[in-house]
Amino acid sequence: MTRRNESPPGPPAPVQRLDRAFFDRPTRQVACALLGTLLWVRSGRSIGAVRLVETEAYVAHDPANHAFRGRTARNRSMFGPPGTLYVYRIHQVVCANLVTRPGEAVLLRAGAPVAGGLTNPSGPGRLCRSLGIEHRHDGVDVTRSPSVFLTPRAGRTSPIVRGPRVGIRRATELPLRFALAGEPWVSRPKPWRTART
DNA sequence: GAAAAGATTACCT
DNA sequence: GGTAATCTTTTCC
Repeated sequence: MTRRNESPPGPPAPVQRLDRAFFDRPTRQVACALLGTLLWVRSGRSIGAVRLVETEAYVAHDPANHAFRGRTARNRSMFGPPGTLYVYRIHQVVCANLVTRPGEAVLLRAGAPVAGGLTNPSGPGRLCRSLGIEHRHDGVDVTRSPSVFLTPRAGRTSPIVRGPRVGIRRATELPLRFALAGEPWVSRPKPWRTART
């Protein structure tokens, strides 16, 4: 029997999920490529999904990045393989990121409900609460996990716009926030500019 | 061991 | 538009 690297056991999926190569790219590129994709979360017997409409990139040498000062117990998932889910707690809520290169990640800020009867996934904390993402999902590999995975864009998407990131005190001038133009579920209005992609 | 800060949200004026 | 809530992680003494 020949060894296989990439074929997990089980029935073939009707739609292929986003794989390691999708996330193993420059973080800004992944942040844009994630817009329009579907994020699925299975909790118990139910499953919910959103179409991602807003993301933020956190890159190397970025003082707003949780990994800026190196690896700690809290941010260890930031150094997992591409496609690792980094979930952290802030105030009363949790926020979810997808790791690209080591120490870099994309914060998931908002989605449009597409399955599971979700309520208000607009805003990073609400997105997690709506989908049922909890801190126990920290470190999950979304390229393999049966409970959290992503599938490609379906159909056309709106143009991408960009703007300053939200809620941070340092490096606020960097235009590392990306969204799909005109999407009603995008959180907090900000001065958007059209992005060159 | 104590204090401060935080990739937020809800509710106030 | 501004601030309190609320609690974990990080940092400092």
